[in-house]
Amino acid sequence: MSSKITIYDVARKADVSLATVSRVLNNPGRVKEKTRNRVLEVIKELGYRPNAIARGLASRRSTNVGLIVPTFSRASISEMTDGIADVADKYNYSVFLNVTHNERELQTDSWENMIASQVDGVLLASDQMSEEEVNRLLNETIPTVLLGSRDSQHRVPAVLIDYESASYEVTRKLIESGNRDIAFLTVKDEFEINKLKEAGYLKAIGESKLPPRILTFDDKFEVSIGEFNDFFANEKAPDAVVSIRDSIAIGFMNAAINSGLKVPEDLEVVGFQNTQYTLMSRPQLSTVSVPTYDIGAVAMRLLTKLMNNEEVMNEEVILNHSFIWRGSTKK
Amino acid sequence: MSSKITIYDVARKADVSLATVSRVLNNPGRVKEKTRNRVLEVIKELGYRPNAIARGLASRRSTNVGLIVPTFSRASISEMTDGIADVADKYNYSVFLNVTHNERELQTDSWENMIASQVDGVLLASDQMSEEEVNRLLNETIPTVLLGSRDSQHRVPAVLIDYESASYEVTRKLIESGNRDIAFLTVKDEFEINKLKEAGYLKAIGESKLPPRILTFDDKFEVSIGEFNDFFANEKAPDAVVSIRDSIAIGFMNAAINSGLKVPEDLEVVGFQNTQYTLMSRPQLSTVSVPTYDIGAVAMRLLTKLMNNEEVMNEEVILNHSFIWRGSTKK
DNA sequence: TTGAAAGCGCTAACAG
DNA sequence: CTGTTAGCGCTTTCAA
Repeated sequence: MSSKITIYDVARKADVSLATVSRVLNNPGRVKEKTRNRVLEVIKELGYRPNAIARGLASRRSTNVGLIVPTFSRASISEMTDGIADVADKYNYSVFLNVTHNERELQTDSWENMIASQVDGVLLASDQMSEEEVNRLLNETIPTVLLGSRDSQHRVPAVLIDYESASYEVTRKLIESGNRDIAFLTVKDEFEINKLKEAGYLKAIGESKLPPRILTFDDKFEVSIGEFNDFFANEKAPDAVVSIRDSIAIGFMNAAINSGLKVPEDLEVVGFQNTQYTLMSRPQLSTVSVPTYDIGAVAMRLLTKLMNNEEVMNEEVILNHSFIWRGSTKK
Repeated sequence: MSSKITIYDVARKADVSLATVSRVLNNPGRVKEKTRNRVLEVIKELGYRPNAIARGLASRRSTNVGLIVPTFSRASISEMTDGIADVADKYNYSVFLNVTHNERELQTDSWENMIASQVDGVLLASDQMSEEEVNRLLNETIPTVLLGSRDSQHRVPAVLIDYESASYEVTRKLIESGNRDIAFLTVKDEFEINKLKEAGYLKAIGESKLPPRILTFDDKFEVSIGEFNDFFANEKAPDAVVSIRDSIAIGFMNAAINSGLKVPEDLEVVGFQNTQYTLMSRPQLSTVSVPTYDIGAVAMRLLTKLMNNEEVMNEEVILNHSFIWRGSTKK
């Protein structure tokens, strides 16, 4: 009911023009204090709330940003979203959601929808982007920041960690503690990020002249659990494993323990991301800690700068990762 | 660049009035096929995308809905969001995000922001709502649906499960399988939903004249883990436990096993929600399955009806729950 | 410091 | 079936 009040009502009651009301809202400094206070009072009295849509149309700025993600049912995406939402709030932006389920077509649709919604900027979390998509993105004038990934040419602003180094370093640590048969756990889908992690693993393994051992499982956790059991029933267990995801690491570890192995004595396990999952396994999971919340927060902050045409030092922000050692490794 | 094209450009090039273009977009049936096709072609040719903001202002419908949640770092909220996003997409609504961190003030702010954004409806996931907030909600003309909770008076449309019955039933099953010392695991925050679960537990326990045993832990999982260990160091373990959340169930179970108990032989454990966590514990967790995705999807669908003033049979939708028995119980 | 007036890009009567 | 004409509620020159 109360939302029928417009800027006209305020202007009339405060006995000023609507331009003045608009000014106290947007450029309070340009209005005499006395007038300003009177207007402010009327606004409060009437419970006036400026219509963001009308404002958007007139100013050609929606103060909305779009968030495109493959799904929310992934801990990393959710945590990012909290970071995004907090910073967006601070800078008075609203966030528009779009879930693509990793389908190309939907990702394109989402994009079109965002543009049509007149968002001022876009945050994009994509597991895989084609050249074509990157180009489309580059051709729009609307600023975009990639969350936790980047395009191969580094042409799109992005916030992420150095996955390759992280994977390299953690593999090296496992080598240094004496492991020789170190496996890398990954999934069928060839997402760029996972390829980077794999590259880091291979680099460390190669430098030490150890035999690489890449184990590929199904993307769907329920399915891969079965595969883990098969693995331990039929193959020789490695000394240690690095996994692209915490969940896979835990599933693998559980299968190992159920098959009679001891963790970390017989098998050391390291995950990636430091999700809540790591605290639920027994033993708790050692992992590469990715600052997920910060990725979202920093990306949103970067986007605000881009939207305001502020000078940006570096369009690709690499955040620090770290390692968390828990019960699944010896250390 | 391509977004500068307006409905005027299309009209001119297709040699029709802008009203006709608007019609092919909104009421294609009212335009002669030949004209329609010509317009459609021009639209495609020019890459015209209607400006959602202008449309919103003119039609007084934004086709946006607001989603207010305490946080995304909770598996249940995330899954709901996927359900919401999918249905919203199907009905051509966009979703606006707002994270409140369960702070009263922010919840109010969020609400104001949503109204100012001219959303056509709101989905609200709140762990706790005061009478005052419910009243404010009721006083706005904008339709609202509660996600997975309800107000005590049942005055606000809501989609949820019958938490009390679910808890009652699962407690009964534990009683029927011979357990006598059955504890209920909960947290300090007195959220309505948890109170309902507790009520169900107490009812079952009371009916069987068993002694109730309510164990309260810290809300923050990292903290409660320590408390679990203290518990098993100092107190007599129960025969079975029902937990308000999967995570707490798992933390408790891990502490029990680490203290030398066998699950499920010495201690049966049941969680609530059926999150991904349940598959990561060893043994896997038996739980009350809550159709989280569906709660989101159904709520969004209900909201579309409310926004269109369609007749709604029942404004409070109770979805079915079920029980999933895994390794943490005997069965 | 304030007001008048011209739109922003579109929808929705109302005519024709 | 199509065009004309008012706005939707606000921002933003331009004058005063």
